[in-house]
Amino acid sequence: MRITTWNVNSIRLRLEGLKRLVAEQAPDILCLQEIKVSNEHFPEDFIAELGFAHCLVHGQKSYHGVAIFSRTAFERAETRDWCDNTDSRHAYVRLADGIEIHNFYVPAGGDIPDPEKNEKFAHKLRFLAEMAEWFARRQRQDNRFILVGDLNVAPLETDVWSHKQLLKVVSHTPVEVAALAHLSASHRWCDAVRHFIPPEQRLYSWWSYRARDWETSDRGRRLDHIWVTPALRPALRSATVQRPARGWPKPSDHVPVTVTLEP
DNA sequence: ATGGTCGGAAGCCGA
Repeated sequence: MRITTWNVNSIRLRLEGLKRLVAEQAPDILCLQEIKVSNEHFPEDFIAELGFAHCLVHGQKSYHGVAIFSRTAFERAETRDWCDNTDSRHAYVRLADGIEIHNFYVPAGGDIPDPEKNEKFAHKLRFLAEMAEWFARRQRQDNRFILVGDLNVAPLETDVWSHKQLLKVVSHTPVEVAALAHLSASHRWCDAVRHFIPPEQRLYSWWSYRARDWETSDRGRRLDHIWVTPALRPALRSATVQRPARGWPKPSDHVPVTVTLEP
């Protein structure tokens, strides 16, 4: 089973990219974030033509929005609200084999890394804390869960282009890294990408649109993640971060991340 | 040290 996560930054502008991603990575499950479209305007015919007969779309006009596509049917499909608001940031499905897939778009958190001065940053920390609490409550040793998405945190020093220069930049501050570690501990999650790509190696999934030349300056961050619970760890086979996608025509600022499992 | 660019909405806000 191949599962891909991609923050598309508007699905309607990324249809060609989706076609190319599916041709190159052949995912069985495709999880998108920031689709930026309401459910009624979602291009489901296009997605069906890509081979995904089953869709869970949790859209929102203009902002956020997540979706899960699958070649096989879902046993259950749900969405959930967080932090007492109706942002579309979480959708999850159960597959026939009992594997549960959670697709998240964690709040970016604004510019100022101080929850007292910046409500967006406070919201991000609350969101991660609520996630940790929820997964801790659902924790069971035999759970076969996959958590994917744009978590908007780059936890390791090698997940950013300069650890030192990003210590006070939202996405890599110690308080966010601690919040993500707390979430990771909530279900003893395994970072499926770092399972294959050693932590000594620099690895990014996002490059700002603002760089003159993203590839040469290479000031990236690893914000997009795929995690699995311990029961699925022996099933992990490979992981890829599709860096070339950042150079495609009309690119998203994020690139797809894919993990293969043999459950 | 600052500003740089996208996307979607409407003539700015969030990333």
